Amino acid sequence: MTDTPIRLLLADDHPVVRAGLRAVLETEPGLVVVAEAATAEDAVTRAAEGDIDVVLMDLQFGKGMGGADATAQITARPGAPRVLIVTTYDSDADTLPAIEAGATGYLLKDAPPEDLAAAVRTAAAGRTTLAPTVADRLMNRLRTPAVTLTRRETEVLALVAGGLSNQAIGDRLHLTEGTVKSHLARVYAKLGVDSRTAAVATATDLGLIRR
Amino acid sequence: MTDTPIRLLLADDHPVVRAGLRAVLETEPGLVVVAEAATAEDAVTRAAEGDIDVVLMDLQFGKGMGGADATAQITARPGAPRVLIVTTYDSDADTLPAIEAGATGYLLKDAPPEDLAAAVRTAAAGRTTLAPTVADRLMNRLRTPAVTLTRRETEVLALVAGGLSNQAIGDRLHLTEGTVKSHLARVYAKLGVDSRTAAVATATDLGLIRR
DNA sequence: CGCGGTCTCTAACTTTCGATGGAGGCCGCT
DNA sequence: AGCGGCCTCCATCGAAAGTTAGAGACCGCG
Repeated sequence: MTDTPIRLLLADDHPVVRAGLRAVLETEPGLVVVAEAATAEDAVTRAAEGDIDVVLMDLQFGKGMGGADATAQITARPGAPRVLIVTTYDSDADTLPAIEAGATGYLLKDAPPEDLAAAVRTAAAGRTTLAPTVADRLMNRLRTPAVTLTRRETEVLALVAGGLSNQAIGDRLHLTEGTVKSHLARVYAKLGVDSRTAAVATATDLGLIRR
Repeated sequence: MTDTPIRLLLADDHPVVRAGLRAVLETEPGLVVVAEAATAEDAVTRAAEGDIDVVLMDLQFGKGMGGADATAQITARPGAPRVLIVTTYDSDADTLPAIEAGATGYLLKDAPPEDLAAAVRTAAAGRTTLAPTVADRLMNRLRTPAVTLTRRETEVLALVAGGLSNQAIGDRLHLTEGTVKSHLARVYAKLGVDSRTAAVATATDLGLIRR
């Protein structure tokens, strides 16, 4: 049963992390790192070549596409490799898009090497591994009815967090100030707050917007 | 001159990163990794044993002490090793405390391996290496006179960031609403903004308040 | 001891926000 | 076709926030 090894692609913009993953995974029998990618774009093109079983994907890349978009593009093709997210953060803003994009698993970089290898094998078999904190988060999502903001609401709130006035937001988004207010009023209701600064604070806590 | 190797301690809470640093640095002649630490506390005690030349220190540890505090404790002793910061972020809130704490250098994890090795050698010789973005940041600091907030101003601004109203801040701090407003007015002037949300945004960028 | 900076407070005034209660159009799903 | 989200817009009104222009008290430094 140990005939065909699992072929891996490492996608991370940090050379040190790639070297670490390589060092950790290549000591494992049955795992072979066949390629590395320093950008999300590279990962997409490399994964398309068809000789990869599992992609270990970071979410944050310094420039260009993010890991979530890359994951979506990779998993969109038929016969695509599995994508295992290996990242530093686990906020809602990170995990949910990645899972929606079709990731087969989600690990944190502080995971011990043996967990990593086990997750790779699980992913290769098409099953899911989630870091405990991520699993907790998902359970909470299901338990407490999701506080989800619409695209427009998130967009407006992000600009509020950037310090813009309602009028400035309206100009930026080609809306009237009144429309901006309506969006914000619904955001406040959803978040249970009554001011823009409070909305930014709790939305940041919930990981609904980027810091 | 290649007789005594440079002895290294790797301090990072991610096993993968430690493995990566080890892999990258041990291929370099004259460098030996003699110890690893998964927490800042461990790093401090291990560095005290006296057989270390350079500590590669992360700033973010999952739990407990941070890398900046650990750096301060390590460099405080006589005959202390050099501390080279190797981290992911380069905001003012990270770099400045670390440098104040006595770090000999500051690199980002996306640095290429050869830069890393070079920085270790430079650090061992007691000289400084800074990542370009960090150097830029320091130059800007010197060029634009420091935007420093007084204790009270920071205190008020932090509560604003928490989403409180001026009245609520006044109650919390035993001030009148008017006093809160005058503190904020001075904060706005210093930061060059004209609203509370903008103040929170730029103060967060500048690392003047915690997220 | 005077000077400068910080902290506190005041009062009146303008602008921006937020609440309220609609309303119409578009789109996807059934 | 009908229904439910989502997005857009409107007007009004009271409540915050921000502006301006002061002033007194404390404290450390030279």
